[in-house]
Amino acid sequence: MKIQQLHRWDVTYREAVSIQHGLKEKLVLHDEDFPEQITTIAGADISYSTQSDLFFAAVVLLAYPAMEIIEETCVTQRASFPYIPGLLSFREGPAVLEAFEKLQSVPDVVIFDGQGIAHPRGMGLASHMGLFLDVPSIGCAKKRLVGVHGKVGHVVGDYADLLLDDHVVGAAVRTKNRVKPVFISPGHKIGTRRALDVVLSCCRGYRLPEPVRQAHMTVNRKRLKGVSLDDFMTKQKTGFE
DNA sequence: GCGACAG
DNA sequence: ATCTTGTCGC
Repeated sequence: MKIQQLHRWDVTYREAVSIQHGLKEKLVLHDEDFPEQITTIAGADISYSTQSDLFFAAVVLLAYPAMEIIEETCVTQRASFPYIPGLLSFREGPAVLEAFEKLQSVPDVVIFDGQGIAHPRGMGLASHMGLFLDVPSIGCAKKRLVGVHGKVGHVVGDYADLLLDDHVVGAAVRTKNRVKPVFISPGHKIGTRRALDVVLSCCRGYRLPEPVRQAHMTVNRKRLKGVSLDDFMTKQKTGFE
């Protein structure tokens, strides 16, 4: 699929923060643009190499609600931005977008392994990517970045609103009985309630919803397979020859 | 100064 | 995120 808009990725901490403030104004946080019926859903994830600064990014497209894999893409890149809480998209964004460019079809909605608007500046990875891809997106993080929430019941489906400055920016959701909840927040072109329903309808007995779980398995599969070095070297050569 | 801090 | 051994529970 094609990327709608872009900005430079070789930025300083200061510039990155400024960019996030500007992008926040463009987010659509309601369901009006969300399709009545969705047929496909995608998940994206990253896997880092230990002995090098290379890492993998994969996108897996699944049929909805069957959760059967339709297509998957994977790319490898060299990390060019450090990991800084709140600026994750500047580290993983470039690779994630490259993986989406290789995807043939356009998913109805995408789930990312990170925050959506439950972010210091309302621009988490899921929101940033959803905006650039111009597609509905949802943030599904395994840990909290910002906000507060009450107790979460321990049955699948139970949840507690995630509050940031008296505003609901997402929810802590139980996706598997007795297992630590995940943090769901709207990315782009979707509201909290709908985001929550979509994620829960994608869970199949594991803590992570299928799209993200499959993407996670794909990147790890590729990394352990050691294809990293070969792929990267090939890409370097073709750039000169 | 101290604690918090997506992946 | 990644590394890493055993261990508790269904």
